[in-house]
Amino acid sequence: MKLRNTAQRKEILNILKNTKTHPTAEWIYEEVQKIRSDISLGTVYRNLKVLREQGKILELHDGTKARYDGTIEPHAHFICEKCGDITDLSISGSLPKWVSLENFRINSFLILLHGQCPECCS
Amino acid sequence: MKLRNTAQRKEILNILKNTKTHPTAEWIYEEVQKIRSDISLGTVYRNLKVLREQGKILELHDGTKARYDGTIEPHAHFICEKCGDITDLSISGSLPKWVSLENFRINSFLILLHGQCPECCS
DNA sequence: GTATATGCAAACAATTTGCACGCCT
DNA sequence: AGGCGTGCAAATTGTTTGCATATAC
Repeated sequence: MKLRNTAQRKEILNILKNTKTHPTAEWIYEEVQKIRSDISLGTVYRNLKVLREQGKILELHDGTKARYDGTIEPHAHFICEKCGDITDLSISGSLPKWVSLENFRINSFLILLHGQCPECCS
Repeated sequence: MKLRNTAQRKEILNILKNTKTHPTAEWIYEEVQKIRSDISLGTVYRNLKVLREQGKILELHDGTKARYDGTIEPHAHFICEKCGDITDLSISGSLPKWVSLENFRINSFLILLHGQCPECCS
């Protein structure tokens, strides 16, 4: 299976690489539409799946809908329970060492923190 | 809003506290049915929501369907990409210190590791 | 030229909700 | 008695898929 590099796929990746938000498929769809008004939502979903399988993006599940992340360097996510914003947090050190991991092979990890962000803490 | 302690609610919590698996709503529904054959799936969902809001259980999202966890002590989850099993992993130390967290108020956190479990590593 | 990708709409799966009745407290 | 909880089924939401056509390579 040889993958192609279509305009739609390039645009979706481009959008994800150029935002710090963690958008939903729907939001990405609307963004691509601004440039290619004929794109379909199905195509967005199909490409997000391909890009995820290629390891070029991450998929976060928290609540009902999936969110996508163009940053693949190891980091954690802070999800504000009040405003819903997702903030990237850097991780000190490389891979987590605080878990007992004998015989497990880790391929990827996902860290989600819930609480209130600085803006909503007041 | 004064919450009641119905047989259905008690049974759902009881089931979650007595399994180490991380069941789906559907599985819990089938379990409760063995005792109360008249329970409805909607009631299971409604009670899972209440129990989560009370902080008595955790909800994990990974992929399409939600999974529930009766263990609320801080721990991480290992999700095997091959067999799908979820294993609890103990965390050394209390709250993670490897994230930069100035001005964020953490209420809860979720750590999901993906890879292959010992059985599937062979 | 040919296999992958697309648009569209219908299908699907998980979860939520409206309603009338039931049952704790 | 009053209000939270329930069963049931329909509605909603997010995502996937089938099919005919388009397009990258």
